[in-house]
Amino acid sequence: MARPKDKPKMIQRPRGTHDVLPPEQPIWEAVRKTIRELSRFYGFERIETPHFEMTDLFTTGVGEATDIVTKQMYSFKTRGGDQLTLRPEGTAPVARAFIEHGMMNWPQPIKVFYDGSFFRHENPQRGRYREFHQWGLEVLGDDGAVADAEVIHVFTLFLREWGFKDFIVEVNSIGCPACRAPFRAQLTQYYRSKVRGLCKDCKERFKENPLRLLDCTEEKCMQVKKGAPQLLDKLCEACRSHFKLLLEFLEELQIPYALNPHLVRGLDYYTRTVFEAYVDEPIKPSAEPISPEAVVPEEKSADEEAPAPVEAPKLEDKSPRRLAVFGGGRYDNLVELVGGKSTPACGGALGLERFIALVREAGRAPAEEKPNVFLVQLGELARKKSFRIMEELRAAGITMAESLGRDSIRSQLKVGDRVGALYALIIGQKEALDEMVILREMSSGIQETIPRSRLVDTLKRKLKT
RNA sequence: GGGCCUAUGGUGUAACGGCAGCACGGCGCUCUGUGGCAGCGUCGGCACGGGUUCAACUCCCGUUAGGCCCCCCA
Repeated sequence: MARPKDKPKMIQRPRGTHDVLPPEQPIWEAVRKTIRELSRFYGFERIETPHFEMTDLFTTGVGEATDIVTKQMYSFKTRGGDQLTLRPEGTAPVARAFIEHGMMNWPQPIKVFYDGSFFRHENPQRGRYREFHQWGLEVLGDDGAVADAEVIHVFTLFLREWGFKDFIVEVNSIGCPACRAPFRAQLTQYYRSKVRGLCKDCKERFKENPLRLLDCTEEKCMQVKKGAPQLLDKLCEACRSHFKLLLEFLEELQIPYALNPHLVRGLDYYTRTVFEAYVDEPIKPSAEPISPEAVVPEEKSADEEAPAPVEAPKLEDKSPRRLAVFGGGRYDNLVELVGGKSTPACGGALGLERFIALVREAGRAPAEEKPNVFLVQLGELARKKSFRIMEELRAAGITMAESLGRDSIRSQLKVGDRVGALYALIIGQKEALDEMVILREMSSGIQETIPRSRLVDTLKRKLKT
């Protein structure tokens, strides 16, 4: 990049990453607090795994042919020759930890949550980053549908906790290997004669991963898809009853869900249950949630808005903006796949950037916290006494701010006003000598001089009201 | 990987083929014992390269960066 010789080149953050600046911290902290409390209440304990793993974990765990593995991983070779990868998702690492630490011998099931960074080399866009954060829940060692239901339940509780009512959880069952093999054959058979009419990606899918054919949204592929056999109809008895039970749980929990027989998801390790949830955004576009029946998009009659030639997208575009806010499923084969004893498991993850964007759009971001007190000091003696007073306030749980570096009372009060302090605590030379302090209510300007010994009590009383 | 859009002080913006102005912000002063208001001063900018032109921040091309969309997903 060419730059004037005299200016050093500006170094920007890498594409697809973002800084969380101080003003944004309150919402992140509040969200993480909910995550922690909700997870723990429902019996999920925190687990932390490394930000990078052996590359093989993901290629065999997530799947050789998946988008994540084929084009989105940050992989590198270390000086020692290890092939490592920045974790693109959290489930395989958890499975690895489960095996490595013999957690199959702990009381089952193992319920863990995590909350951290993940990395995928994609083209960034709204709600999509190369380094992003997820809150994940995993249940290992439980094959019951109730586990699937609980995971979904906790995520939806989280949405509700933050005031979101209009969301929909799309669910599907993609069966187990036992019922999938025959289905795959049927599907391949059905598609064999129609491959030529499919989109480029689907031609690839036909060879690599036929199930994903059902995922395509290309117009021409949708047409072909209409007549395709449905896995849902071909499930084995065990898978069928598992799915039925899950739906019953969802009903019971009053979770708004929709059966989406085309939901497949891009990761190989899923078995049986898969789900993805969407939140309706405040500015509601014309997008409709996919219902079980709606396979073909309605054609708009041409005369409806014919004239105006391409009015160009408006500021607030009308694009569907369908971004999953959380998703997941059951992965009964993953643990075995990455070298452990066969262990049924399920889990999911919620995208924090996406969620926080929703919170912001809905205007529910918590405000920055205002300090109770702003300490103003005049003169060296008062300045020296300030630290001790600050400690007294801290011990009493009274929040405060200061600007010790400033000298004039007016500039300090100005800052105090700026940060929104309720009270100013003023200590000048005179007060410092007399062991007194001035307490000034910022909103009214009313102030009183009180003995320093009574400061904390007085403040406590005032702050209560 | 493909497509569309954008680029002016730290932030948000304005204008014009010839002077880059405003608001917020930072610092200071008016005012070394009283904030919110005000006034003054000060800091600070046309992303980069090339072309057209007497003259380019402005028009054109390219580069770079960013945003958005498709794909896919959190």
